[in-house]
Amino acid sequence: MDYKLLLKNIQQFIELKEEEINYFISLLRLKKVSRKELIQHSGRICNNYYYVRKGCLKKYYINSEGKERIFEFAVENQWITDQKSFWSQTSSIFNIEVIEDSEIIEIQRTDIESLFTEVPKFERYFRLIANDLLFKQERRIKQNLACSAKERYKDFLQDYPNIEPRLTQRQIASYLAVSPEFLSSLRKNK
Amino acid sequence: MDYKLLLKNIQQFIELKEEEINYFISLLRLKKVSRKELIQHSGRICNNYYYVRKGCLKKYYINSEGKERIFEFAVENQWITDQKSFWSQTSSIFNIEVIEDSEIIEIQRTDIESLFTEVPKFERYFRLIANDLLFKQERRIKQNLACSAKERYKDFLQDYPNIEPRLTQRQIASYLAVSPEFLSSLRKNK
DNA sequence: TAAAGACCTTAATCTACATTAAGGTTTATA
DNA sequence: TATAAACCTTAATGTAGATTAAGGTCTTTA
Repeated sequence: MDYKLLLKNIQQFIELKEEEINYFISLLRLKKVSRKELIQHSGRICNNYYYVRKGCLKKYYINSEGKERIFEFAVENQWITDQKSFWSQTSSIFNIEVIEDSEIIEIQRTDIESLFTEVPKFERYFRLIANDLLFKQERRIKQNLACSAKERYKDFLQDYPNIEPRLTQRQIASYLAVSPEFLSSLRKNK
Repeated sequence: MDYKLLLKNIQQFIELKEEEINYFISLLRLKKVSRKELIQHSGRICNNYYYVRKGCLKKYYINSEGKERIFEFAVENQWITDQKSFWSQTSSIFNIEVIEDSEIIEIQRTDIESLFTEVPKFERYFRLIANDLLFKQERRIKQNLACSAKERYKDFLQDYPNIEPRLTQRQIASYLAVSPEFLSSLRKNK
């Protein structure tokens, strides 16, 4: 069953009836995407909320010096989108790119609005996952303000358990906003 | 009318009937608080969501070197709380302190749950303000990763228009995570 | 209204991290 | 399977911003 893990995730937060589940599933699209594919382009409106069923994605932007900065990763059982672009329908500053061949489930902005009208409980679910993201971001801002690169690296390992071997060092450095050379020396001294 | 501005804010997002308004107001408490008062102590659960009717607050924590780091300010017509502590009822890492004598409106965690049950539209309102905060934080993380202190200072001035004369330089430096000495030199060179 | 405390400024010195460069390894593709 | 392309490592040098210190101003409160 393609949507099993996602439904389990949702049902931790809200209770759903058979027909509500079916309606919800009718709005979803399962896609296979390959490494290096861009599923969201900066400059365009982000019209989809993506759930990762299998694989690994990165959301990043290009800073004023032309360098890639990774904002976040998404792995199995996580949602990802450009929140601002998606909800306020403005053009996005982020790219979302596939790191490993992946299977993603997408739901469109327009369908999410219908979903909220038809099954208002989903409004609660999306409030709760927005809250969850808020907590993570609150933590990340706090770390950026207070911690050295070494501590941020340790926190990254906690925040994304087991993701390290799936990423290159450059990607981790880009997430931490340090140079790959400096990350290399950090890792060496334990 | 004490709650006029707040109700106007809410009614930009959801439509309310007379009795819904009255029920909502019955859950609120208006408080006058004075400069230097701590309305939320780190280590305790944050049981209130605060709306600033008049005045100015700061939310901060103490880092591992014992230094204060300001996470955010709140001025007129803004909400503030420790999101994680409030929603997940865990102990807070933040203090919220009054910067100027202020008038705040508070709503308790337990009452917000009843509100969602009685008037589900409020679930939507709180999803929308959580989203709004997400956008701001997304922007802040991006700035912390990509920008120099000088650029972050400019962004701060945009993000909090007209707040500058209400704050000391130390407070702004603490928000930007730079030393007051360095902020002083930044300001001198335009 | 005087004294203490908090704040701001400037300048010298220090440090975490960036940049550049060069050589070695792994991964992708003709 | 050879060659390019991407990646990692180490080391030298450069820089944004921290720290320390000293003197000046504004604010609070006894």
